[in-house]
Amino acid sequence: MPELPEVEVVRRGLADHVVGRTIDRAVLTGARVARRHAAGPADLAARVAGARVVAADRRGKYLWLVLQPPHDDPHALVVHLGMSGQLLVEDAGAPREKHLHATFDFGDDGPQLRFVDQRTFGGLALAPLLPDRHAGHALPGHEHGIPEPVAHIAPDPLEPAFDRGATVRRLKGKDSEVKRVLLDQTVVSGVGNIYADEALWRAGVHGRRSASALTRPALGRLLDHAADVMREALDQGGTSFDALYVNVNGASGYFDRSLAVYGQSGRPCPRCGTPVAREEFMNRSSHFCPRCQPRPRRPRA
DNA sequence: AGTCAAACCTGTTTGC
DNA sequence: TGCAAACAGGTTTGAC
Repeated sequence: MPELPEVEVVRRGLADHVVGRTIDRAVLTGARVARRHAAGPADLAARVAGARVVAADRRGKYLWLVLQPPHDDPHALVVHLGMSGQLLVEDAGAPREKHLHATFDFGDDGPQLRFVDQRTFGGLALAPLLPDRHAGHALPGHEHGIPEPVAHIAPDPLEPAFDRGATVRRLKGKDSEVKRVLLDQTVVSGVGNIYADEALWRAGVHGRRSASALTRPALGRLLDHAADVMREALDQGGTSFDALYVNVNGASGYFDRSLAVYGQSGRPCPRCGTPVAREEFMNRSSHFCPRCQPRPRRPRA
C-alpha cells in the first residue's frame, strides 16, 4: 500500500497488534526481500529473534519497527511496501499467500506478522537509529530516532517535524515542474501519484507549471491541500482500488470514492463538469481538469 | 541541477 | 476467443 495514508493505516495496525510483543523467530523466503539489507536475509532473521518490539513508526512511505534486543542498543526493522507490499497479522495456521516473503512469530501464542508482496518492489532491512536531523528542539514524534535508510528523505506534512515555511522555500527554489517536486521525497515525503494529482486539482494548479514560478502563498496552499487530502484519505482507511492495498487485517480503505481526478479520466470534474484529462508524465500518468488547471503556455521557464 | 529511461516484478485490463 | 500491449499506488541508478 503505497502512499502516506495507506502506510499510516498499516503502521496503526502494527501499533495495535505487534508493539509490545517479543519476536521469537523470523523466516525470510528468498534473498530479494532483504536485498536492501547488506548482510542478507539470514542475518536479518537471526538478529531480530529475541527482540522486543517497542514502537511502530513512520516517515513518508517508510515504516519501521523499533526493536529492543536483550543485550544491545535498539535498532529498526525498516519496511518499504513498494507498489504492492502488505503487512498482515494472521494466525500462523492461515493459508500461505502466494507472494509471502517473510513471517515473524512471537513468544506469545498470538498471531504472526507476514510480509506479502506481489511485485517485490518492497522489502525489509535492519538498520541503526540516528538522531533526526529535522527535529529542531525536542518535537514529539520520533523519540527513537530515524533509521539510517530513511535519513535522506524530508519530513512528511503530517508529522510534527514538518516545517511548512522551509518546505515552501525549497519548492520555490526548484526550477522544475511542480508535480515532479511534489513527488521528490527529499523535498516533502509521503506524497505519491494519487495525492499529488488530488492536491494539484484542489489547488487549481497544473502539474507542469514550474515550481519556482508559483508564488510562495500558492506553494503553501498546495502543501496544505496535500496534507488535507492525505488526512481525509486516512480517515477513510486509505485508497484501495483492489485487494492489494489493505490494512493488517486485510480490509480495504474507501477513499477511492472521494477521488476527484485520479483515475477519473473522462468523468466530469467535480467542480466544473469538464471531463477529466489524462496525460503521460514521468513514464506514468497525470490526471487533471483542463479548465480548473490550465496547462502552462510554455511548459516551464 | 534537472531530466529521462531503464531497471526491478507480477498481475489485470484494454484493444485489436 | 486469443493474444499482445498497456498499465498499476515506488524507488534507484546511470547517462546525458
